[in-house]
Amino acid sequence: MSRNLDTVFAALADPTRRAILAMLLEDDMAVTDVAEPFEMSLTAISKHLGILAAAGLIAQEKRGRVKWCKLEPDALKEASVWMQGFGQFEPINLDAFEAFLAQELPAD
Amino acid sequence: MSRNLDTVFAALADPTRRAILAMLLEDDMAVTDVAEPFEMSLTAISKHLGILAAAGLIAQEKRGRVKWCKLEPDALKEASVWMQGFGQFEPINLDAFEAFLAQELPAD
DNA sequence: TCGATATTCAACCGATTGGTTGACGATCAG
DNA sequence: CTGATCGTCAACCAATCGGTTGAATATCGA
Repeated sequence: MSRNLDTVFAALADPTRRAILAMLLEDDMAVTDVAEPFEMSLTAISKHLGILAAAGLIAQEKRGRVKWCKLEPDALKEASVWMQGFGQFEPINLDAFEAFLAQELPAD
Repeated sequence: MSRNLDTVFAALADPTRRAILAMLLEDDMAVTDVAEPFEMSLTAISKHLGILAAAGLIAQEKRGRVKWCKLEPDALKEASVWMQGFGQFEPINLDAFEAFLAQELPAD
């Protein structure tokens, strides 16, 4: 369980992976479509998706030759609970979150 | 700023560093005292503290020959806001947090 | 059946990580 | 001054990470 915190935080530590999560927040996507905005090989994105899946942050379901990726937000809950203990954070600020999303989306 | 999320999440990905944060939650400590419960060299702990400080998660102040470490919970706020966007998490569950702390504290 | 598309596998690469040891510079106590 | 304590520095090590390329597998469309 605390081993899982390792993998969740490590997965979140990479900006490409956070950008992928932000993309999946809007819609489920196939691997190829996830890879499209990045200047990086499909193999690299496939590995990133594998890391996110291993951390439980996304689920991957293969239908035909297409593997669909969808967000699995429950894995973040554990990490979020852990973090909340370190301060009385203000109530969720969705504007700030939107600003982060805008920053995080890969430059085109 | 998004560079900072990299370092914050990377810092949190290591169980030793999370245990250190949990210890500092209870009290400010000197480097040697932080290192005491771990089966690891003082140098290694000093490096971990440097990583936590670089991520802004702790502050270090040298008084005499003793370097005091204290929690700097503001750095977590940014990461926490980012995470909150990925789900409607339940209100802060302090019992669950206490359980995590118990798990995370280094075995004696 | 054949060719295109979707995805992974295997091997490799340089950079980073988490740890060690030994020597070193400060600072405090007597 | 001397010796012990606090902490970092420098060099090294094996393992992991983030990326590449080329080949392989599987499925779809015509």
